[in-house]
Amino acid sequence: MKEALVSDTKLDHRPLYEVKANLFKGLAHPLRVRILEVLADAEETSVTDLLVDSGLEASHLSQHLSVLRRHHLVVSERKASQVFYRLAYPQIADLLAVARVLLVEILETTQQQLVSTVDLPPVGRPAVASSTEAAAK
Amino acid sequence: MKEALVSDTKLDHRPLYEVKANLFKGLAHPLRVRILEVLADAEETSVTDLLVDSGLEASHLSQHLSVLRRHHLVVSERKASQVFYRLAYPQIADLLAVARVLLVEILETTQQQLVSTVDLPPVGRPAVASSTEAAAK
DNA sequence: TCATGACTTTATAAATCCATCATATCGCAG
DNA sequence: CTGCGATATGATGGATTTATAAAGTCATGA
Repeated sequence: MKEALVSDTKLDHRPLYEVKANLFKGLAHPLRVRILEVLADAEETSVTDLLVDSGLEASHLSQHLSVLRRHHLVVSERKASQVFYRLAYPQIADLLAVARVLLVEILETTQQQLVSTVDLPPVGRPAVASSTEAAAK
Repeated sequence: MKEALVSDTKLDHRPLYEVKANLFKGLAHPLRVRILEVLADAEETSVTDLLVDSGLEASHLSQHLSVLRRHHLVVSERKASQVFYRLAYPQIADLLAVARVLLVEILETTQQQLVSTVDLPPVGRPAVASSTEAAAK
């Protein structure tokens, strides 16, 4: 069973699907995804560069970086008065890439469905139906 | 730029990293990961089977399935009085697999770090320091 | 030591998610 | 049509996350 992997680990008895969900929680914010993508494109990135990219206030960015650290997704290194971040594991970039592939598929499919709906002849109030559809996602 | 992909899409102008984060939100609950994993192992699965596997009350499971449907992660099909679910895209299984690889790496590394800490000679109150370390994750 | 730039932590209100229960809907058989 | 099994939806309070600003810490140069 999948839990067996984690059960054998000395200090953490949570099922793997629970640990996975926790990982996804760490990824479940736009800015944190953005940060990871920027980090995936460079060896390491200074907080200053991340601040410029994100347009955030320093404390706001730091809060998100803290979440990423806590989830073991990034590691930081201080060099004098500057701090640099990098991805903790190369597999994180893999995960983001696979997610992208999936999303491309989802977006293509759902857009096709929207187009199909739009091509249908009017039934009642098509304008309302179409805005309901858009609101669903 | 990455946003260009989504910007060209007719109805959805959100940056891709935002759409990705939304995808991860759909995945950010243990039971929803579990459900997807069960679905990944079969062609299709009845709600009844999912109820047995999860041990949930019907309405609780249904709420989670609703989230998965809304995120386009599963599709449902009613056959008489029973409803069957399956993964909406095969790439979802890929995503879960990559996440697993990443987690294995993370868990191995963090466990090694814990072991290294335990091997250190006592400094002050090792018992307290060790429980602080465990609480950190 | 002090001032300052760089970055982190603390604190807190608002927003969102989760757990749970009540109710509604769908399909089938009698 | 009614009853019932199967499943979905609505509602709501508690828990967690997010957004934001204030305060704190670290490193450096004068």
